[in-house]
Amino acid sequence: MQQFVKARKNGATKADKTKARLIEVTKRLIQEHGSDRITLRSIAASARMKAGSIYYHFDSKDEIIRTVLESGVGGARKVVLRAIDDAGPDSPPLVRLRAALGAHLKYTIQEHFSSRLKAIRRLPKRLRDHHMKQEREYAAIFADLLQEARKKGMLRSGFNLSVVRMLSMGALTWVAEWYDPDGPMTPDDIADELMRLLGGGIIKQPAKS
Amino acid sequence: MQQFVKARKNGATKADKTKARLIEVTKRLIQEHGSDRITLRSIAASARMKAGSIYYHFDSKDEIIRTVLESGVGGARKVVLRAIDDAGPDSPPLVRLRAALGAHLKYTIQEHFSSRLKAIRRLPKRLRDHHMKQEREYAAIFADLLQEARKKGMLRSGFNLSVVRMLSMGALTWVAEWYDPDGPMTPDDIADELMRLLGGGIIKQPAKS
DNA sequence: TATAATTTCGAACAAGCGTTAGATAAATAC
DNA sequence: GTATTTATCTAACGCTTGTTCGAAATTATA
Repeated sequence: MQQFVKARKNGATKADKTKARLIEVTKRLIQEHGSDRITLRSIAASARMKAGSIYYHFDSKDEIIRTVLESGVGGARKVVLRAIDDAGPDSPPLVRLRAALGAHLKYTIQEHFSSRLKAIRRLPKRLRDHHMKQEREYAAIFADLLQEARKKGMLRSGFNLSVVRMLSMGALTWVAEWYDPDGPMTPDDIADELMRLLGGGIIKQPAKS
Repeated sequence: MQQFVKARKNGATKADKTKARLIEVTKRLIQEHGSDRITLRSIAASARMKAGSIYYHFDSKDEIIRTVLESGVGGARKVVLRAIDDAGPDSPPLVRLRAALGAHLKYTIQEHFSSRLKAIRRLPKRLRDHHMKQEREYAAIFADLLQEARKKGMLRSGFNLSVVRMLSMGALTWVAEWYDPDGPMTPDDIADELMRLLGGGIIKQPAKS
């Protein structure tokens, strides 16, 4: 019988699946133990293979790590952009900012992403540059929302917005490091609290209320 | 000729000096490369000795790392407490809080202390517990100032102070990670910006102004 | 089925790690 | 000056790391 659908050209199906599995277990291991401390042998064991076999799918350990970290920043970007979109592109910028910060915090917590973010800064130079560019682009999402808010006259004057952005994102990223999922606060509670801080601080209050 | 002053009892002067030098270079290496990635041989090289000689002064690599991290949290605590004291123990709690946050940020930046703080969380369990206790005690300094401010009626109601504390310290700690000493902002500028955020947010505004 | 391509294994490698121990060197004591 | 304590060096150990490579096993092609 001639054929059902199957990977034709060069993309061998089996290899793709194994590669994806390797990326997944590596991501998990980085979350659990940090990007140092994980070894090719531990990755291989988690993926039920032997260390040498990894080299059929990746050229080096660096390449795996790089791939995983990339998908990390990419994933954060994706959920944040979607949250902004869900809030409605025409909604007030501060509503979108709240959505973005909430998504950022939730992703940061769920994916233990801060560990990976920080791992980046300790990376050997050969791996670092591209990721710092990615991070700057990510930060720009939030910077743009703040600037839009300012342009629309919704912010008190006199604040350095790039400092405000750093403080805000830093606050959330750091919180994620300490977050206790069994505690009383949800990620949304915390994001709300931050927005109330910002709200009382940099956001110009409407005349009444 | 009988003698000038000299270390008498057991504290051999030479060893003390070498030990101090080892701690210093290790601290510098952790700042530059993170607490993983440094080796006994690199410590020894920076201290102009050979790796084996280190064992005359320390029982293990772990003991050096532990000593260095301890002096890190201890140092932060010291400068923060001094800043609070300089502000005057009878000054308003928010003035003392500002002093504490500024000192925290300055120390965090100058000592690349955030790297070390974060390093703690990745430490093997055998080293971690004591340091997390130290960190909690450190955080209590700020928590106490906030609670004192609330008790004196200087805060708007409805905020979860422990979340506020985490957000504030996290903001500063994270900023330190990105801080560019050649940029236009000084640590005090940033601390001021944070206090203005807090000021507009959780701090009850006096009736007029 | 036989043949070819794809994927994994097994075993080894060179290098680097923390650590140890005995031989030196340097500083102090008598 | 000699003896003793203090401090460092040298050289090796056992182990783990990333990586390589040819041989096996698996899967696809015909």
